Amino acid sequence: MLTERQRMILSAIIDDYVRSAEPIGSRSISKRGNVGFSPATIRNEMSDLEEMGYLEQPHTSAGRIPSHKGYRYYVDHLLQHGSLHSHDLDSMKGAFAERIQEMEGVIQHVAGMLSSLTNYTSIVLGPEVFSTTLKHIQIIPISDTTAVAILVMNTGHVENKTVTIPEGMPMSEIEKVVNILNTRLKNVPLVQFKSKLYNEISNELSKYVTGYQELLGMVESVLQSDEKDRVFLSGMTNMLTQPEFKDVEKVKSIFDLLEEAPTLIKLFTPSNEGIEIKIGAENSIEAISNCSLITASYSIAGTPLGTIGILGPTRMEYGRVIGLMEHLSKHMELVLGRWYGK
Amino acid sequence: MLTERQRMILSAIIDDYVRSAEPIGSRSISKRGNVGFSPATIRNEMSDLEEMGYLEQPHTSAGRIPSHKGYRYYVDHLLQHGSLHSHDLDSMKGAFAERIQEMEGVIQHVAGMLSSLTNYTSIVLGPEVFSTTLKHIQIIPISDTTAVAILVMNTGHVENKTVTIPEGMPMSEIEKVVNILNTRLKNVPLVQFKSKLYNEISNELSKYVTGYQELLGMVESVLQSDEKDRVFLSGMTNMLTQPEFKDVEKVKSIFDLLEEAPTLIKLFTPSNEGIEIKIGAENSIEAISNCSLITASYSIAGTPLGTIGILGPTRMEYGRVIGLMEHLSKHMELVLGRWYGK
DNA sequence: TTTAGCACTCACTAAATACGAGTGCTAACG
DNA sequence: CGTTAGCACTCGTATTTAGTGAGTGCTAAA
Repeated sequence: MLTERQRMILSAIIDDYVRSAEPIGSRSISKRGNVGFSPATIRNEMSDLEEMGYLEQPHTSAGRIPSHKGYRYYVDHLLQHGSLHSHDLDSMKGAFAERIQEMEGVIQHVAGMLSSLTNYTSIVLGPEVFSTTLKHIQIIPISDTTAVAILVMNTGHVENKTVTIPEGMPMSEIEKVVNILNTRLKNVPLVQFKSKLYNEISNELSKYVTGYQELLGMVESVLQSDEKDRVFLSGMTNMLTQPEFKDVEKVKSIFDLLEEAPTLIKLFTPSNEGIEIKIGAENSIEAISNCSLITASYSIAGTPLGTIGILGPTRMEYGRVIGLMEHLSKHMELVLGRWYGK
Repeated sequence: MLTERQRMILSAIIDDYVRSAEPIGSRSISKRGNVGFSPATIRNEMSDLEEMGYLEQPHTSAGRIPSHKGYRYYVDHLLQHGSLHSHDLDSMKGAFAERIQEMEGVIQHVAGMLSSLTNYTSIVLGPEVFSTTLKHIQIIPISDTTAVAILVMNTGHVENKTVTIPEGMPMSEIEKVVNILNTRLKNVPLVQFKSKLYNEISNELSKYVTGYQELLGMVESVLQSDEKDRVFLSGMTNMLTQPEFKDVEKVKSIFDLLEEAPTLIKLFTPSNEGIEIKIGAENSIEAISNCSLITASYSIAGTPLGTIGILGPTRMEYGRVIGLMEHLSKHMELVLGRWYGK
């Protein structure tokens, strides 16, 4: 259990360190206006805090920096929630003024806003496959051998793919298949498509048409492509401005991670409700062991749609970022809710 | 005019420098197997080459590095074309083995292959707006107030957007408008859409329907979104492995450039036929003044479709990259040609 | 024309020194 | 007993100095 004074000191150290990125000494804390203690007293407390694991010393004769445990305590107990600076609110209001007419546009827009406001990297996961169901499937021929398969989802998202029509399959057969797919797959969640396609429907289709196998393959490949394109990154270069990443090696490992969508998605998977904060090693990926990741899921009518995340150094403006994310995820729910049809 | 020996020396220096990224001294050239001259002789020639502007000296007591002019001469006169190393061919063959069923998939695939093969950054511009025409337009209602507008292009590319239906517009009117748009805009190149929309068709539409303005706006915004999503980047992080970019500042300015699609596209605009090589300051953008950009346009049936590019340090494996690009752009034409319908 | 020889340049490295921010400990103070 | 002034000590960083070596330019000889 920390005393009130220790909490104050820990809080002050984190605030200063977030700003300066350099170890904080006892004197600079003592000089703060609202602190009535000498450097010596602060030093004693700092020594205790270090012993308890909330602070670290880069080397013997340096000031202290917060440990992961220190950040964790700060986030859990010292942060007063919900206060957003007025100029942040203003710039968001300004940015939301321009109307976006496309679902993915909103998501990208939010990602851009987050990264430019915070100077960290923002990662936004688009609507998740779980809650997405098929609304409509259609195949439009382009030439004798090619067609465009179009899948319209309930979220308004449209997936399309140019496909090759199997040799010798007449248009009438294609239409038959499309009809069957339409009636049987409507409102089926994306994740269940594959099993449903192979287990239930292939039998039924075989009664009506030949060569349905190829078409099923087509549809499935359309679905597979659905996994990508759902990660929106913004402000990658912001990483480069952080002093902790002046070393190219570290940046490279992080960028490599960001370029690889699957790993990135794995980072997010246990996305519960609300805001989640992973500090340093808590997110179990070596490359970002000195980064923090703050994620917020957004949902409509109770069903989770996706996640927005901010990746920055552990030395992060937690209060501000959390405030922004709360606000933005709420706003996203509002805007996306209109498209969702309520 | 360079003597044969000078050309040999210039070529040798560039070859070595490309490999080592360090200034090349006279002795190391002299030691090469096929060179029968002493370091002193080489030095004299190097001194002459420097005076002519083909070489540079980082400082007095260092070896020489190629200047932009030197690279230019190398590319223009010393490079023997068309020889591709067999293992490059093999890895490409292997990578092309997996079938891609989507137009943009091919493009991204090629971009990935280029960057992983060369260890530079690849930039691919998708099919250009000039040669793209409308094949089909359609509006699918999702709810009372929203619909998905779908535009199918002749290239097989599909652009879609969720749009809000203007208050009080009945379905029948929407259908009327769509019909008119379909008959009048079919086969119109994308670039001419805007003028055609406003000049010719708005009159005609106003006879049949009210509120056509909103719908036109919708269609136009669909078209505008066509400009983006057409730049495919791959291997950005490869930049970080190049020794010339160990300085974070330089990397940042390049990444900032790459993140901004419009500037990037501007880089490519004067895309003639065939392969184009811009060395250093030749591409007039400060951030990449010590980069080279090699671009190749690919076309089908004579009409240019897009451009693939490789961005790397001026110290680049010109011969190999050019060979790869020639091969890949040809292959892309082949594969894309199938979709284009011959 | 080519080459050996040699003095010279200059970036880079390592060791030596100085500096100073910051600590830990002790003793005195209220 | 908590707080604080004083002080020796630590150790990273910056600065200086000297040394090293790769590479050059020039000259004179082959």
